[in-house]
Amino acid sequence: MRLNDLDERILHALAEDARRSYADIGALVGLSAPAVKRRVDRLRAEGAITGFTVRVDPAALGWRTEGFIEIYCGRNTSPDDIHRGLERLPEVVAASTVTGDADAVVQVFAADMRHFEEVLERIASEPYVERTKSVLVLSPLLRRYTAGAPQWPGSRP
Amino acid sequence: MRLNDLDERILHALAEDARRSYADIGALVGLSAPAVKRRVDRLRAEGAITGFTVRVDPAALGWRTEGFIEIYCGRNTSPDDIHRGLERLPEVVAASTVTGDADAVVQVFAADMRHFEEVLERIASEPYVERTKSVLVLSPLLRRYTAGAPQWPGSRP
DNA sequence: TATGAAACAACAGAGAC
DNA sequence: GTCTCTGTTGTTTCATA
Repeated sequence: MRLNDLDERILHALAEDARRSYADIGALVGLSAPAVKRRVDRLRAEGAITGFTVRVDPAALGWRTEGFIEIYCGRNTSPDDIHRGLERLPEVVAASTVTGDADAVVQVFAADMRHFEEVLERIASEPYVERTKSVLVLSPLLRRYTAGAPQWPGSRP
Repeated sequence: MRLNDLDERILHALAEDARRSYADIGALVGLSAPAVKRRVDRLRAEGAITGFTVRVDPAALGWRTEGFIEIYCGRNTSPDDIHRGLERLPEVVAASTVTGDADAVVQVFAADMRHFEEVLERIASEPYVERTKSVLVLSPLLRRYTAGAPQWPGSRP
């Protein structure tokens, strides 16, 4: 995939506000509306853009407790096992296998401490989980493109 | 803020695809298009919806290395100090102060290992940073609403 | 191959009910 | 909440460098 500066600027504009009209974006980057649309279509077809979504404030919706749970698994646990166990929990918003002591890191939102503990217990009770270690988020310092926005740095490497 | 089931279903529909028309969403949830629009407007006014954005595949854009960097700070380091230092780094997509041994956890995307190391060095050289500890993401298991999507569980607590 | 201009269809927005 | 109208926008077609 080769992106040029125009593609990058279009991505920036969409990241800030995906409801901008093609004409608006065109005015920003110096193209006509159809030209912008064609590039956006190409970015989607190539997989760079995977969709359009809404930015939500978790706190405003009642998710006031956030944390990361590291999970340590037994031998012969596959990433698929972990995935299957976690995808049933709606409070889990992200999970990755990682290097280091823990096998995976799980990002969790909960209504409050009591709820967080409940989620922690559900994760800990998964058969492949040997133990967990969790840290709570005190204050979210920075979320590129606001809370829960595209997890990408916004420019090309 | 009080959300009812209709609001929640509208949020779900928008999270999946923010470009759905109000009429489409209305057909999904059993409302007319203007009724959906009014609810979306209210959700924006109340702060539950903070905006609309594009979902991006970091790997497709060349960000193939992801990791978490825990930073340990000196005494009398304020969250603002950390924020100021990190916001200048485009590779940092999220950061939070946390409980536990580390003072903050930083999520970073980089082009490759070499680039990741560079970012790590830049963070480690901040005056308030005493030491860091980083883990690399092996495979992203789960991203609710795909990579880089809203970091919220998708239903109400 | 990428673009701009024009034409059409679909939609958002605002009002009355 | 719905229905209706109007201006705007998305989308396609076509011509062009």
